Amino acid sequence: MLMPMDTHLLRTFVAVLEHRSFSRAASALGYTQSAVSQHIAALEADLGARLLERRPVAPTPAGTRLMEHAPALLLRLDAARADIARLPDARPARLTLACSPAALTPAVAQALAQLHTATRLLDAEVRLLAGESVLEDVLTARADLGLVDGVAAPSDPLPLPDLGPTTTRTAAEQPLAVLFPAGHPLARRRSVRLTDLTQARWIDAPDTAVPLDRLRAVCRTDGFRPRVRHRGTDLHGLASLTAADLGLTALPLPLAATFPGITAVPVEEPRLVHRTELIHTAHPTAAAQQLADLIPRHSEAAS
Amino acid sequence: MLMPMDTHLLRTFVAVLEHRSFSRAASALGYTQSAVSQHIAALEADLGARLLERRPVAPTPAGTRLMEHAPALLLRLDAARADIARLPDARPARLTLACSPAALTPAVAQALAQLHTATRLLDAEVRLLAGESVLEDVLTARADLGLVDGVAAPSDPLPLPDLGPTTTRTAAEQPLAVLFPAGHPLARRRSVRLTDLTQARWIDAPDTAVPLDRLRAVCRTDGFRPRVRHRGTDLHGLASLTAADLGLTALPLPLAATFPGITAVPVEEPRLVHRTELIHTAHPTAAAQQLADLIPRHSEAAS
DNA sequence: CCATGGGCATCAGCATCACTTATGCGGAGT
DNA sequence: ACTCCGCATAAGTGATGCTGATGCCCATGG
Repeated sequence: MLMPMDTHLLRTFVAVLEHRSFSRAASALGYTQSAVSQHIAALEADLGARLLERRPVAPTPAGTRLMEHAPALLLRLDAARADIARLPDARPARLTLACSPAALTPAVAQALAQLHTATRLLDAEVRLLAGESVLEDVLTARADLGLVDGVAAPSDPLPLPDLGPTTTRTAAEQPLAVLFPAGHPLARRRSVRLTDLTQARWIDAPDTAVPLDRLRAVCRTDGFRPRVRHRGTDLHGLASLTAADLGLTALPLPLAATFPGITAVPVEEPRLVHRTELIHTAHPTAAAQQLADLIPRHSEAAS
Repeated sequence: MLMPMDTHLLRTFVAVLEHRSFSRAASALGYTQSAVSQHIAALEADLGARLLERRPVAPTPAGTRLMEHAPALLLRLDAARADIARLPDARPARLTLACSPAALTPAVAQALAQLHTATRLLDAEVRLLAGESVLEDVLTARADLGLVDGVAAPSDPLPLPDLGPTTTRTAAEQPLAVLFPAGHPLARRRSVRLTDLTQARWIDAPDTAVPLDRLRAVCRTDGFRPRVRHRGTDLHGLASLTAADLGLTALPLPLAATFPGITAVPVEEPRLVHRTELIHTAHPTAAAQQLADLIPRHSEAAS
């Protein structure tokens, strides 16, 4: 059986690694275990390299390489299909907005309200997701518009993978702040250096704008070793962990200042900003374009 | 016949649009015309939309959308295959460097010479290609290392599509200059504004760093209408066209100054630089890494 | 040490499907 | 109106991707 590197094969390859099992992947995909085994064998024959170790199932180096491509390929396939499916733009006024947690600012909410009154928008939905899922939703048309936030140097863009024809635009830029529990010794300072806090106790919140590995990347350090992990998009919960002295967190300043039991101190060094970017596909729906136009543009002058 | 959106179908779809003909695409792919017709029919059935107008063959809106994804998908598939194929890194010391025209600076040549003497490199090859082809060669392992050049704002990266796990790094940043024929009235000026030249006669050289649509993009104008088109990577030829007063060209200043019959005048406004970026995959060959290390890093301080 | 069981590989059989060849059909040019 | 060119369609066939059954390997437990 010799088939070329095909979509199905990649899909089962990814599924096998997700489930760490041929048989579980098979039932998840609606195949028999035999079929999955043959898929992997075909891929390995085609690429001329062993991709998986079995028992236990784990990627070989070649398999690891393939995993750097396969999910992106499958996502882009879905994006292509979605791009075409949403072409007949005659759908009723319906709008889905995907947001990462700290991206849903008052300005965005106001824009949505304006649009709602202005166009009698039938049905609007806001989905709060982790950052990568936002891009995924926009690409696959599960959302018409996306807002992702993250930290970056003042003039750098957010590091978003480019998996299709999308347009991004900065929607907001805010100072980054470290959250301290109210009585913390550093909480009285006017500003802090992140690099002074690499050895402190931090909370890793990989579904928010500031996962610790991002901080490590922008600070070029190995520090910020996590003590607690927070999953999900609930920032109030995250702040309450910090208030309980479980570890530090970083969030945009205006937002950070709203949490009870928290003192937010701006980050002075390195020069970082919390940036929110608006994402839509190259061909947004009419409603998406309207909402995008209502969301205020970040003014360069204010930076 | 109902098959999902598969690699083959996308490949023939792209081929049909390239050849603007079902039958020519068929023979190019080694299929019969009938097979191609069935492929397109299957794709259209799967996506639920007509993709091509026939007689003459042209993309529908949906087909245009698909063309925004399909070539990138196919390239990334090849990139994945290449990434795995080059894993057994025990290949002999052999190095292929893909360069866009103005990226092959003296510093690069020197680095290559150093590597050659230092490691008795058996076989080195330098390929001069248009910018997009460089990325393509690096992704598909036709080249171990790539150098692309282009114009951008001083702190912006070059707009390279991200089609796989690659690493880029700025290798050089040079002022941008406009080339005038020796006796040209503006040739005596110390600097020029690009925006004053939108109505001038230009040469469009889409295979070099400064295609006119890029200039239009960075200047946010509709000007720079081409009078002559230059294809290929031969910059001396391009400069000679300008020397013959066929139209203006923009190139990095140090390079531009070397052409006979040409006066190069730096661009003052908008603030632009000619930047050269070094590209390799996330897992470069040993030789590629060595050469990359030998190519001087652009010093931020000098900007 | 052997017995047991879970899990991937392999084999044979079969229904499906993607190709080819041959023919149909519609529009543009003479 | 005839003809040619080029895409669509039909029928047939060899290839192939699936299933179910079985084999084999390794880990675990007695």
